[in-house]
Amino acid sequence: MGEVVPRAERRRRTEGRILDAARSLFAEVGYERATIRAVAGAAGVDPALVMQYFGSKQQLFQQAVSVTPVGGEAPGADEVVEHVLGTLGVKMGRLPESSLAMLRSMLTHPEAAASARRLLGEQIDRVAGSLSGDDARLRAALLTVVMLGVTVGHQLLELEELREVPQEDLARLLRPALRALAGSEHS
Amino acid sequence: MGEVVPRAERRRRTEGRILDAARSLFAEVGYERATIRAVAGAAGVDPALVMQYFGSKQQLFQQAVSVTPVGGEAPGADEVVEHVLGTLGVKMGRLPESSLAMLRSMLTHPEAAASARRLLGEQIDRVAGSLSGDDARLRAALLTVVMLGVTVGHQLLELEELREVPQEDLARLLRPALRALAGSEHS
DNA sequence: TCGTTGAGTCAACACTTGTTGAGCGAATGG
DNA sequence: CCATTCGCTCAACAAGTGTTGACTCAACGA
Repeated sequence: MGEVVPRAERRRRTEGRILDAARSLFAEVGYERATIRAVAGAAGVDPALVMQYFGSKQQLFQQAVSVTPVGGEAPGADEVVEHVLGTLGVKMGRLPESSLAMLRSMLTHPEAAASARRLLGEQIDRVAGSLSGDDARLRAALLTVVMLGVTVGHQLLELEELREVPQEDLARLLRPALRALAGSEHS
Repeated sequence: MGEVVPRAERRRRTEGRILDAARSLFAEVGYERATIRAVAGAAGVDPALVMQYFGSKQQLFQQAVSVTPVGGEAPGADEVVEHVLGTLGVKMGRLPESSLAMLRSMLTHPEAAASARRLLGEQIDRVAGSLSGDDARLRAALLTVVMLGVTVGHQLLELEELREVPQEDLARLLRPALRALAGSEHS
């Protein structure tokens, strides 16, 4: 009855468990407070094995947060708002844990900050490509950080005013504001 | 020529230097990476003295971030947007370092998170008081986290797209969006 | 069957952290 | 002038960190 699992498969599984535990912990408490021992414990494994598989805590973190450049192609000029709403998990209930892990540490861990800047930069580029006017890039940046703020308040800080609010309500209230930022009319 | 400084004054000065150094370091690298030794070093003082004056790192942090409930009175119904723009340092070039210290650690340090939630909660209350409709509180929360996002992107992450942008430009582009959030028309 | 590989553990290292208690020396006050 | 207070430093502790090397033992290949 003991499952006979080949070695390669077995290795891949434990490596996956470690990575999952790491993502989860990084997302929950951030880089500094997520200790290798805690990750190993959550994965049911010896701390030394984590090192043997990933080399260092830093590399473990990189592997844990490395995924999905998030957004897809550049959206059409009139879908920008919907695209922006889609990013950063306001539409879906929850952001993938790897993204949460990165966002959680972006203010205190240099490497995470670099990743965040790169990710947000790409997002800004995408959005800017769908806007017109010479303020395009600046407006794209504002659209992005606005959504960042909503995400931070909602998923990281878990402000009670935003919890248990159906995502459609958030989207409905945000849409006009985002449209105002995307439009090129000046006051 | 050696300045003769009375003991009480002398104590107050070094205590101030420590507090300044602490604020600065907390704001720059966050709670975890700001070590007591580094604070003491920056203040030109022995680490033990920091403990003797403030009791613990935790209490030092609290003292360092404790100030100004930020916003003033509840704004009039039509000044809400300007009030929101004023908070979180989009109008002024830079937020006070005590606020930066708190914001820097709010995602990774439990106590800072609590402070941030409390501060943002008060801000939300103030704004909600100036809005009408039953979504008032939710819209106030969104207004607040939107500004939080701008502040994080601008002052903490220091996104290049937002740096060196005159504050009036930010305000000008944000105004219509904030107005859309403050207004009660639904789509 | 037997030597080899490699997954996984154990115990320890080197270092940094927050924190403490004894002590020095100058300002204080009578 | 002397005893005392008190700002301040020194040296050390205890705990926790990332990281390492030697070791165990089951799976593997010939």
